[in-house]
Amino acid sequence: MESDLTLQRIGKVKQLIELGINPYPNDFKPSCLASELIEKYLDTDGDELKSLQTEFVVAGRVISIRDFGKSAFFHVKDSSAKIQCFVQKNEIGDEKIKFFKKFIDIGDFIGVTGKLFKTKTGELTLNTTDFVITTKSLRTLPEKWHGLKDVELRYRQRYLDLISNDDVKQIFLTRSKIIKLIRSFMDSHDYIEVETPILHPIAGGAAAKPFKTHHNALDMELYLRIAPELYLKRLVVGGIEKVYEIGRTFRNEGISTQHNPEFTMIEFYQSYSTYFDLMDFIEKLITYVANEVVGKLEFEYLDTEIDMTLPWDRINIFESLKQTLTEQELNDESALFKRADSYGIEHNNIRGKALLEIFERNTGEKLNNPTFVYGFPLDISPLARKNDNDPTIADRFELYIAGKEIANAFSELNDPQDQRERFVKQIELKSKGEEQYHEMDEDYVNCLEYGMPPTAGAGIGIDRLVMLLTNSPSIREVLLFPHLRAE
RNA sequence: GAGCCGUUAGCUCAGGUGGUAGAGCAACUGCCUUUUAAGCAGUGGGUCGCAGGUUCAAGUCCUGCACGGCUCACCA
Repeated sequence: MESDLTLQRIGKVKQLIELGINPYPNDFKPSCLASELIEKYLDTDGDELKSLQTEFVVAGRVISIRDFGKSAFFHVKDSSAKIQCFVQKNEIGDEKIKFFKKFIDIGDFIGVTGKLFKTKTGELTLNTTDFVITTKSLRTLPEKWHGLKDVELRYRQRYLDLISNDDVKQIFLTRSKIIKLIRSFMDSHDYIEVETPILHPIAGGAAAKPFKTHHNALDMELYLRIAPELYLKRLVVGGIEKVYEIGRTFRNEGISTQHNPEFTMIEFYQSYSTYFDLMDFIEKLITYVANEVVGKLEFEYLDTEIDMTLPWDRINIFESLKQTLTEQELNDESALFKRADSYGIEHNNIRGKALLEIFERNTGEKLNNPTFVYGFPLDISPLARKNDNDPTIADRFELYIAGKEIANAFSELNDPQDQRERFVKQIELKSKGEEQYHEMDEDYVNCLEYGMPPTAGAGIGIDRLVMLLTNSPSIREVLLFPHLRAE
């Protein structure tokens, strides 16, 4: 569907071609970025600029025009910044100024050659000596003052969002920076970065519903991975004792401000470490990233003050539950389930599930400052090592910040016989109708039988970390193309 | 999956109790050589998300559907 505005511009393209001007040339080269000019000359005074006499060539998109008949001001925006340009008849001649007024629209990409000067109001400006259309635009940009506000349009046409909302672009630059910082932190701690399969024959490593797909040539059901965990631990068995992967993971579950069907996480594994070692490591990693990105460890997220100053709190789930639950509820399952029912919690008669959910509601979602929560029930931690002192507990923790789960980590279960039993228990859950269970992975058990050195591993939700560090209320604000229904 | 709210010009938004749709920006035609949400004068632009219904008459009231947002539930 083409609006009148688009038809007008298609007409201009036609006229340009008739004039022998290519509206889409491919050979234009700017000499500098707008930001370079601003950095170098912003503080240079007008007289000095006049004597400079250097011609600069910038290239970018015209984002505003103020037309004065025999002259005009316009702003050109490139990847780095925007700079004001000035065209006047006296400088470029009658024909060119008429051409400018007739053919240059807001939204067009142009290349501008000119000399720098300062306007009356002191703005650094390029006095155009020549210009060329580098890409003719056919559609009008969103409104210059209010920008693009419609949330649906912002997500579906993210390119327009990026053009008109600088703060949106900033979020994605920060996201990129965060991932770079994490990578360099891992690399500097001698971790090896790897890429493991995304197409899995068994969707393992987490309890989540997978996306199914099909390989035609092999006539084989495959799943998009719900976690890289089991492959990474195979690599630990293979002798890569410090390993990490940053990548996309897919879960076929609900969509919300905290959940997208595909999301990015880092998982890492380190031999000869315990889950307590990983608390120290994650504290260092996240405060390093926060310091680099936010510049400080105390900042606001939405309406709450977050204090990341070390050391972070560490609380034991059972110690905490003692304040909520009675002695009987903690020890007797039927009493516990009764209590969970009163909260309306779905627990499927799984003790750990009921306990964790009660903890989550009473304590977890109120943890604003970074807090390590440990002492997880064993029955909901089938890949984590059994605690040496209490066989109902796993050596596992989660990190909560701003009430959200940011990381999940544990000392890895490396006893193959125990692992097999845990998988069997998970399958029993499945047969009881529980939707969240881990699939049996014979090959993984087989792998453990060769021996995995004592190891601890963790996963960190990068999208949520980015939300936190960019003060974003929704995961969609930190994903370039969040999942939406087809139009 | 449930509840609440929203969808009007390319964009941002107005449109009491029903009476054939408005503004600003953008666009077009003029004027204007230091503006910056430039200014002045004029012009064009709409299947009011879609489909039904009530009514003499629906952007407005009712029903269904689509899409989006928020909250809740499940999850990270």
